[in-house]
Amino acid sequence: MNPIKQITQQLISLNIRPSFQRIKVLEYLIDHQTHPSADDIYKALVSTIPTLSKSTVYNTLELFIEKGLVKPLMIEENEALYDIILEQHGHFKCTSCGSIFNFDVSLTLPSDDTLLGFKIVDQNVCFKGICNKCLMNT
Amino acid sequence: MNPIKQITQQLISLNIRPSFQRIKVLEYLIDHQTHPSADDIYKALVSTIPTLSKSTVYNTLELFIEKGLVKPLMIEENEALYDIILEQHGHFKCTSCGSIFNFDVSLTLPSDDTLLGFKIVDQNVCFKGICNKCLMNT
DNA sequence: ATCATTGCAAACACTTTGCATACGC
DNA sequence: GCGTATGCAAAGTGTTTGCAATGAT
Repeated sequence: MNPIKQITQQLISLNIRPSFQRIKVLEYLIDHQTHPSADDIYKALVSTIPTLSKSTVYNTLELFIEKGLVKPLMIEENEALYDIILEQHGHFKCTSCGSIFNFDVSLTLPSDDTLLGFKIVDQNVCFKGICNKCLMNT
Repeated sequence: MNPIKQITQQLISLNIRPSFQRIKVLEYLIDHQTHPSADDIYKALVSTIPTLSKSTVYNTLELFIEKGLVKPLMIEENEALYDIILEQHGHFKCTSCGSIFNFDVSLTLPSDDTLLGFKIVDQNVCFKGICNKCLMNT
């Protein structure tokens, strides 16, 4: 089964009609796990789909979020980034070069009892600092 | 020493000229540790300072961030919230009632070595879920 | 007098909405 | 054919910018 077929199947299994645009957006997210913005995705796909509109990208991302396929990240102050959902992981943003790294994260629950009885659905961890590459260039 | 004097001193000690607007914004942040948005602050202060403009609120917040007095939070998808810096803590946002709670957080560093040699300057932890109050109302 | 701060309005950028067209079953 | 998806344009919203007026030392 070729990748496109596979992606199509994945969409169908989630009750998402596998339109060409949706397949391409999902394919992009799978191939580029680099926390792209809506605009990154749009710019990358508009050469393949010249008639593509941003609304469609936003619509598609929204749909993927609803279906639990994608998670929006609020790392940048001004725009949303999107992450295809794999295992739980944290993000590290280098404030020098702007790169965003994934890392395994194990959180020990709060030592106080503030969250006693709360239902935790989603855990976001984002560190900021300087990556070793940038540290070495200074 | 009354609170206003105290706030004035705090600003001066950080090399921030204690203008009336700045004092009021800082006073608001100290009195309302509820992660307000720029607009919340503006709306709350404009009755006391009728000529206040949003630019000033944004300017002031930006200045406070530079001076390490305030930290912007990207919890909401559309707007920035601001937190006066106390000790390190995580945030829990209830997706049902919208409340944001603080909690103590102890992070054990990543089990893999992705961040080996990185300089971590800032750690953000934000959980989402349902708070116990909302859980009980269902 | 000089320099910083303020406030207004306009500009910006990301995102959402309304609606007509086109597509797929 | 009918309901959904798409795409364009316009509107919306939070934030930033330019610049003149004001304020402080």
